[in-house]
Amino acid sequence: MRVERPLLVREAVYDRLKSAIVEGELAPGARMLEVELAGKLGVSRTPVREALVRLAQEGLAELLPGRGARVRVLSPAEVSEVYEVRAALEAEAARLAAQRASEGELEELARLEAALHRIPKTDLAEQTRADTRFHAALVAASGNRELERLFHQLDAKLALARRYSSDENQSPKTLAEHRAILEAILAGDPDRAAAAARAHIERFKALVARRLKEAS
Amino acid sequence: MRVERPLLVREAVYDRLKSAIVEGELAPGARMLEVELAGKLGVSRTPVREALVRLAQEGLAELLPGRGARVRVLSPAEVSEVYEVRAALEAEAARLAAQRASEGELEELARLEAALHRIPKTDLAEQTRADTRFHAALVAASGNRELERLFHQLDAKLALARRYSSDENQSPKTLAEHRAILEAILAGDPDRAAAAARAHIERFKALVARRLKEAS
DNA sequence: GGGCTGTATACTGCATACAGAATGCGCGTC
DNA sequence: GACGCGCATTCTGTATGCAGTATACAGCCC
Repeated sequence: MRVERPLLVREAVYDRLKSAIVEGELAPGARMLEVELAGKLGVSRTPVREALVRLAQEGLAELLPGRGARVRVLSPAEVSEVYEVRAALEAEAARLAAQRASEGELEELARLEAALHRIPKTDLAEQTRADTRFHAALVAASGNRELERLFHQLDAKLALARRYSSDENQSPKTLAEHRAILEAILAGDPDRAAAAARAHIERFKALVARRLKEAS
Repeated sequence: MRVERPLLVREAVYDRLKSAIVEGELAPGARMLEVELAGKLGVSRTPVREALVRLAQEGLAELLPGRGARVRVLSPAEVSEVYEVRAALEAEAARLAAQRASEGELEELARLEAALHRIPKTDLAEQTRADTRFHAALVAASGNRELERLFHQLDAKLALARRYSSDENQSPKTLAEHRAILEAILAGDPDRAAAAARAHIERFKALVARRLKEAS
């Protein structure tokens, strides 16, 4: 028999703020006033501060000493660096998945890949969600929790630049690359899986870098 | 003209606690009582709590809801996972360093590698410090700050298991591997540099895994 | 003696208080 | 009209207060 444990307020605040940042509800650069957030969420400043400290440690917020917190602003160079690390991590995840993924994980991955083809070309938000699910499943299939943790950290950070990539999630090239990654993993070919994953992310890196350059 | 800004208390507390954990002054599993730490450091509980939140987010501390904080205990499986990710990251760092490191960075790396050979076989602490400096310089030479950040995060975590690896930092094999990494980078050979770095870390992974197994 | 129960104590989680720094604005000066 | 200065206001950073839960221990029952 179990009773519902009241979640910690600081956890709830953290979750809420993190999703607000990742979903773009709070734009990069936006100030996050402690009293304001505390008021909106119906809590005191204490748990808000603790959530902000976590977000800063994670790289989603910036704490300017004496001058408050704001949503992290990533420079184009920083975005490229994050993509670069993500490429290496995801290549490793694909390599490990090709070596060790369980039957269930492989089925799930195949299912999610197939789902990518059935999303309306117009529904950008759903495309992003489906893409996220596929990549998350890929990394989970690596069986390495630390790798998974770092991946999600990078993924959240890249959400800060998502508007430069979201329309590419459904392109024929992207779909073909997803399939290539999946097939290499199903075939149990670690090197090919790693190369395919790396190439996929590197292409996004270049794409987003180009768009950020144009935007400036 | 610059004046000394008083550091934030929470930063000082964070630095102090982090080094206490990394240096082994606070052993894995040790309880960290807020009032006790606050008393020792001469501050209130507030900055201590904020430091603990950061350490937990970083994976160096565990916050048990309602039951306080303790120094993170890594299971043998977790240690292996961290090594596995570190191998991938450091391989990537070596690859990038071989491609892009500046003259100054290469000189520094060569200098630190040479220094590894001149440390008394008995001074384990200095061996560990010199090894840390070499690897840090390698990762810095990648030119990727995000990669560097994640590397240091993993390195701090592995400090929790350092006693299983520190005596290997000076072995002939280790020295030969360091030299192989350096030479590949100096030769501008990304693939060879990556492979050498990966092999080096993977060997430590296996070594530490074996010792953890024996210890249990 | 072992185990349960009640109570005292310790510690956390959140709220609030307070001091000091940063920001913005109006006024005066040139 | 532009600039600088000073004050009011806002907000952060740290300390402290308070309620509630976890832990430990003593006493009691069997």
